[in-house]
Amino acid sequence: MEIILKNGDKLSVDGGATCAQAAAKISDGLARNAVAAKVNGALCDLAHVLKEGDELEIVTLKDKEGLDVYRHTCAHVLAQALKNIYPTCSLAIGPVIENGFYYDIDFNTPITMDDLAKIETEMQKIIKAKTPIERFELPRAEALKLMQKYGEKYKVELINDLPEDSVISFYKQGSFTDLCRGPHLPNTGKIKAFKLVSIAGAYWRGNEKNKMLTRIYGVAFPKKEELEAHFTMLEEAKKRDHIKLGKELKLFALLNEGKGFPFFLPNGMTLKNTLVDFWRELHRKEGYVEIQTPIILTRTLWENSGHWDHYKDNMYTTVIDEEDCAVKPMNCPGGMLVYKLSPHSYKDLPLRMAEMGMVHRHEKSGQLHGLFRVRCFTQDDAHIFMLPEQIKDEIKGVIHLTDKIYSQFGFKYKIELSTRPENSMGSEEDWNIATDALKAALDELGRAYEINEGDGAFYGPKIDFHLEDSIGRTWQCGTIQLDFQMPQRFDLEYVGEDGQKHRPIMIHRAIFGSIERFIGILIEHFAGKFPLWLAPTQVKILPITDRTLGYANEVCKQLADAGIRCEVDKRNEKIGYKIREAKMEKVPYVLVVGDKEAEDGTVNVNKRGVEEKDTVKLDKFIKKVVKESAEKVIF
RNA sequence: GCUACUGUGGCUCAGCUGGUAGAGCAGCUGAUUCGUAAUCAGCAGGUCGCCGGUUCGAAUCCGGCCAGUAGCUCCA
Repeated sequence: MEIILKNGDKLSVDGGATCAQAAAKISDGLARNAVAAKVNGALCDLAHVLKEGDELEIVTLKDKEGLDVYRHTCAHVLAQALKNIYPTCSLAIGPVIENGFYYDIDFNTPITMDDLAKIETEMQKIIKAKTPIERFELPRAEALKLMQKYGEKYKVELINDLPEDSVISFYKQGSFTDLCRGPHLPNTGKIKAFKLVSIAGAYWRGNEKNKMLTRIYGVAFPKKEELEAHFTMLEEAKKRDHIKLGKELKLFALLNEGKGFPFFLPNGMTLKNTLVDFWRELHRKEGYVEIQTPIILTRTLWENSGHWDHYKDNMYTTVIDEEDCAVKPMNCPGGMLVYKLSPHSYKDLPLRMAEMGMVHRHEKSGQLHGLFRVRCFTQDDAHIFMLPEQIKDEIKGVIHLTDKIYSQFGFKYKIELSTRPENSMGSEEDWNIATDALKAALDELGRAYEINEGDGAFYGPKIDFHLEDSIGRTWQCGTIQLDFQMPQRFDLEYVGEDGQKHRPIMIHRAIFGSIERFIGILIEHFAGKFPLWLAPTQVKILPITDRTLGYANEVCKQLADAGIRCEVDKRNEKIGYKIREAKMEKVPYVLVVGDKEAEDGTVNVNKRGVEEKDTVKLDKFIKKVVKESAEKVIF
């Protein structure tokens, strides 16, 4: 019989041939590297029997799907090993995740990190045995019986959730059988490089009301070298950890006295202020006005905005002169009040109103993490009030501004568009106009974006920006959200050309998202080596002996007068020692000044990351560093 | 919040199976005035996260609390 290959070629194979046999006919190499197959577009095992006219594509470890199959088999090997060691444990689910896999298990005895080595050894045994993995199918009723017989209560629950008439597939390797959709590797011997990395608690089906199971995480790669590279990357990420660097570089502090409320130290404050200055300058140029609304506002306002009913658990409340008040968790209600302060004409729109607003939210204690998740943070918020026909251009404007800001740090980013969810407010027509405007803005700018169907906020569609940092991790930062709710709740209006009152369209938008979080991301992105314009100390001056301290102070004064953040290391220490410290502080420019420099009016320039040293005239250096700082050079 | 782990001077860490704290760095003092990643010496600094229990005796064992870290979305 004949089958069709991916490239359109026809291949003749024996009747009843499997995908593996077909692969062998194509080439020995392909047969060796095959892990699964795609028949008529559907992923299946290599043992799958082909039919006349089937379209066949062999999947290898180079394919994302192939890698998933590989990792999924790892999860099964883990499960088998666990069953061998702990016969009474119950298996829940064991899916593939980025870089690896996990399995959720209900143990009768607690297990610890120390047990992982033992489990790995057992897994190695299973892999060495090259046990064939076989698929079989059962009708639902029999599948239930089988799992009940094995005492797998979670599997039973999973099968019960499947439709009555479904045929359930299982995979069997040696004495171990697991409920699974598949596909899997043909045998366990194909696994080459894996490691169990951690243990964590995880709720059955992700619901905190359910029992907490033990989750064992593993990573797996086709080659040992890739596994090692993965751990090298983790090491690198660990070195960049913003909590560690934040302490070393004296940027911020997290104290018991303020759980989730970061303290900004002088260096971190310089960083924060520099970011805010940069932000403010760009926003002014883009036609934004800036406001500041109070931190504490009355209960009536929060009732009006809906937060008192829907967000109260996350709000800090207080009583002032016997009146209930709340600390703002969001800036919008304050912004609405400002809009309402005076009547607006259609001629005033769009009105772009920005606010660097500090908000407080009571995040659950376990959610807190360094600057990434705090209970008090500054949003670079802005509310834009506009006419319906202005939506598209305003969105384009925000994206344009976002580009300017992100590119300053060398970030690439991805865009996601989220559309109307099920329980949402606003008319079908409003949603369509808004969603279409968002799409049109992205399309006109030629931006690629992913659509998250039904993932918008209940009050409007949104665009999210996901940054990619220097070691490939992504972070959600910026967001543009249309809001049909706030203008209605606050009864916002403007007078149109027709003399009638109309409701403006409003968007919330943020680019940094949270300044605190963004700073955390920047620390890790740059590994603490901030570009010149951001560096808390831009230039450090090191006199070789006390004789040149006077000259060092003069150099510092001139740089400071030129607007450069600089300092002199006045201590009576050897130059090598001072150099070492300045380098550890990751200062972009270190100037060494001794008798020679003092006499010639020069400085010896040591640039961060550059081996060669350069002696130049002081005025020349000042000009250069001022220019470079103003250019906000990336990296 | 839940599960696991962690919590010793400003920082990094040692302290084995309970006998009542130790180092390096930083700091201070003195000497040294030195040319590109740690000069030498001395001094000072901790009721071992907090509270309670067991014990003749607890940093060490037990319980509670507080704080930190990892994970808790990815459906067989």
